[in-house]
Amino acid sequence: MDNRDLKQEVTDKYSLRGRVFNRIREDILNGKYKDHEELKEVAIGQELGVSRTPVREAFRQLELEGLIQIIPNRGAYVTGIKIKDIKDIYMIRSKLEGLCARWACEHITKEQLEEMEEIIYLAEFHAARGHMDQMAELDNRFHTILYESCNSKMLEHLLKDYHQYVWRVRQKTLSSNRGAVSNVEHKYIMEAIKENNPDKAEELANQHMLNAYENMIENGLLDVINE
Amino acid sequence: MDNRDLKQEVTDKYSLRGRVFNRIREDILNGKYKDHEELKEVAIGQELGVSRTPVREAFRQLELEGLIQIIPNRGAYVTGIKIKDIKDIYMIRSKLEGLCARWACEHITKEQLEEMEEIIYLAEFHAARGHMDQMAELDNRFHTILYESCNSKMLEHLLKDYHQYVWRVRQKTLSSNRGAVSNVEHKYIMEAIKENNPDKAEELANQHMLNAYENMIENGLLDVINE
DNA sequence: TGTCGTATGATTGTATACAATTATACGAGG
DNA sequence: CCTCGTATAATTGTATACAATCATACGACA
Repeated sequence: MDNRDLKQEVTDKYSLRGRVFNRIREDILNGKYKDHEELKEVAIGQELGVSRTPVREAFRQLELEGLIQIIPNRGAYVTGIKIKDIKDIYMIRSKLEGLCARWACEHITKEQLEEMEEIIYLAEFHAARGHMDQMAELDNRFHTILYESCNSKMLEHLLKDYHQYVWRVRQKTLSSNRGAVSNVEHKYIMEAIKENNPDKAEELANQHMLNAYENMIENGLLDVINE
Repeated sequence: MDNRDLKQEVTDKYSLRGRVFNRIREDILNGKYKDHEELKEVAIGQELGVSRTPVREAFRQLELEGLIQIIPNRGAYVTGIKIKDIKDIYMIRSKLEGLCARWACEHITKEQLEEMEEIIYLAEFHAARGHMDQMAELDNRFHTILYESCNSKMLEHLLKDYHQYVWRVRQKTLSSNRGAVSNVEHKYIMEAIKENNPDKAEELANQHMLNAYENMIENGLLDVINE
């Protein structure tokens, strides 16, 4: 049992607590709950048909995820995504994806490389036809493989967390014409890893994030986020 | 109420849940619970004189902190600190402390700078006399101020998390003769920030972490950690 | 003797009851 | 009219009861 992380995933789809957690998380990220809105245990519980216990446990986890803030004896309040946070995350990711790509040079497997190539190849196809949903999905898979190939559960999980966190924003981003450009950048990163060039891979992954952020700003990230 | 983070601190010292959380966290970090040891809700509850409910909520948070792993319907198992994790964290911190120092150049306040200078000055005093406890405390304060001066709640909290996480190891590290050297590095970082030189500040903070890690290895980190 | 199924106990998952705390409304006093 | 204190309601914190699940032991059967 060596699979462990600084922050453990809540993938428990079958327990009530896990379902409540995922549901509320989705609702917050999708904007169903507004910023600073109060979440009441009984109300949520009734809505989902469960008692307060699993709701409370889900709340405790959402608090650590930063999606809500719990004030003792007062209540749980939604913490919306702030533009500043998105910016910070992209800058942080820029450094960390670079590190990840660097480590991937040493540790990536043949299978992972092949899957990357397949993803990039497929993405070229879908990019040409404007299949946005597929592009988003492929972007997801590329980064996931990259994270898994760095041989660091720590870094892998951290990056997956951030990736998730900005998911809603990212979807909007990729609906611009950046999809194709982004895929080319993926290709260059993959090639740098393939030829075992850590400096180049790090630099490219670094820049990839900065470009993604720049593009987001240009395309009016402000429409999606409130503040 | 703009104080919010990706991962919220559990500072609730007065609720039972908070106390249980902090207690178990301490016990794990201090090695009271061995790696892979099973934590039983009733046993912990009885030991601390509380019922299962707060224990369970604390467990859920500890899981997200990565200190335990919860297998549904089975139990909670301690996840000890791995040497590989420490290494990864230091490499990640290297990049992020660099970013933090860079941002601090723009955002640090006069008060924070003055406090930094005071800390460094004090540390010189204690370093000369081998006051290890004070050195650890001052190191703590320096980094905390650095984190707070970067104007990013996201980055601040992330770094504080990691700082906490490797705290036990760090204490051992500073008991070597590195305390004085480390303080000189702090001084250079502070000066780079003061003269508003982001590139230099980033590079120095970067290297500061790498040095700290190197020193840890040389001084036999292996004695403290199991694996 | 070994394997499988079942029974039993232990442990976690969930629901509910009760206690503690906080917010709100309302009225007394100035 | 404003302020303060108290009563009441709403909400969270905790404890406990019950249900579901899992681990273990033991015995039937091949």
